[in-house]
Amino acid sequence: MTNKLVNTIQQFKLFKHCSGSFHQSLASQARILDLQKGKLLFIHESEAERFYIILNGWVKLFRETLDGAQAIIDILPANHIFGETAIFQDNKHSYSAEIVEQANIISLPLDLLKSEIESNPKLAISMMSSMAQCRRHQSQELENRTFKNAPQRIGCFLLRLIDPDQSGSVSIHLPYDKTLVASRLGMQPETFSRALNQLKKQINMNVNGSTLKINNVTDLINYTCSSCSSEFPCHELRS
Amino acid sequence: MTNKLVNTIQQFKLFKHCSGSFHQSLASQARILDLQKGKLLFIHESEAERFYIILNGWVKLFRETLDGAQAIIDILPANHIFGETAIFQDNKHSYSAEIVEQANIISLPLDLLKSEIESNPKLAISMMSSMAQCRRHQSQELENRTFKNAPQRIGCFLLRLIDPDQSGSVSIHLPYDKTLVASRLGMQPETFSRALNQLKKQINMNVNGSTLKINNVTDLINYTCSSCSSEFPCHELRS
DNA sequence: CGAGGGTTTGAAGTGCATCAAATAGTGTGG
DNA sequence: CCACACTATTTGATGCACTTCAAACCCTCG
Repeated sequence: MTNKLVNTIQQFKLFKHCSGSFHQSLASQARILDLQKGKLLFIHESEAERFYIILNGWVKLFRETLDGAQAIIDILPANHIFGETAIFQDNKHSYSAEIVEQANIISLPLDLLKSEIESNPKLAISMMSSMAQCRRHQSQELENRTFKNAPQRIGCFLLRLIDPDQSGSVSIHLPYDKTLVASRLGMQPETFSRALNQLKKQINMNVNGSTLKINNVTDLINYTCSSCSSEFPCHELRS
Repeated sequence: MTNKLVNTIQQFKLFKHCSGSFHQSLASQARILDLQKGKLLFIHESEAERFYIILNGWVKLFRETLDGAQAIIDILPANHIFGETAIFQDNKHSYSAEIVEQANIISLPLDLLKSEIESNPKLAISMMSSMAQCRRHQSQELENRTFKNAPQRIGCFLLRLIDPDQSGSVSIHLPYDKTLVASRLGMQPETFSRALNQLKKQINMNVNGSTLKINNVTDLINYTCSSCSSEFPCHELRS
């Protein structure tokens, strides 16, 4: 049991350069969580004691504005780590986290991570690389918001769900509610619905509920990525 | 001369926990640049050998999209550091940098910073804190784009130019061209002009060219920050 | 079957972009 | 110091993308 966990933990790029003993002490203090849709993991500004690794499922990170709207920071899939940045923010979470699709999550103590970062430069470097990547991702997101219209943003979202070296015809299943995809992309559900229809017409795509079939990925790329500052596969897999 | 430089360098929060000898070797390899508006410091994807500290003036960080538009990452004032993240991106710059207002800039070798980060955990931690702060800043920027209209985004921009504990009546001079402010805020120059007029009517403000006089900062805060996820002074000073 | 969420569709409104043109402001050479 | 050229900014008119509100539809699940 714990062995399997150590194994899982050491596979993460972030922990690649850490000692076995660190992996073990992480594992020994790990909790495995099985969480249902809707579960709030922690809230913005709360005291942070643990960070999390997603084994599967989807987790929404968000904040709430004074007038009640939700600002979605990101919606993370398996193999992503979150909550760890509280280390640099006074041990306060800078967002809330909610399960949006049933998830298995490992929770680990922050203090262990913190002390290791302070003593292991290689881990520190890994950590910085992952933060740098996150930053690039964020600035791309802002760029998308500035230059892409609704159908293109949806296209970009879909491309991220596709294995980058896939080509030709692909079938995609939306990983969570359309309403949520919409707000992740900064648009209204109605707009999402209409924009998806436009996209369907622009490129050759079939829509069946949450299942989309794209007959030619290249068409999607051409349609979507023309207003980007980087060429297609512009997204890297974090982990 | 070099002493003064060492002094300047050691005052940066980022280098606070570094040894005097590190400050000195930085200073010994420093170049002081006096750059005019329009000067391109480096371009996206180019090989990165140095990073930069702004002593005064303004620097625009941006990328260009395939169809020629500029995506502005940020426009930085004095005391900001940039170009340093290339360390984590294969020594390639992930944006271009251009002077937008006459600037004095210190250029420093990246390899020195890199090796120090690898051997000095305290510097690593400072670096991560600054990256974390940048991330928060970016996600706030995205939030602004999502929830605020044009006049509110201008308001938010203005508030960042004001000393946080100032209240009552304040006079502001726009630090660079209105056209540039507009694209920094993700809007057209025409929209900026009209939105500034709206803002002028909403709160009590006088506009005279690039000089604005806000008669009551509280009014501006109320108008601007109602759709934010954090209370007013939401911006921290980096350095 | 009926309740309730998620999703789609329609109609109308709004904010911003775009295009075109006027105006203000700045720096230049005479 | 003025006239000119050039850029930055403003203003007006129009169009489009997205939002909003309302209602229908669809699907799932008790």
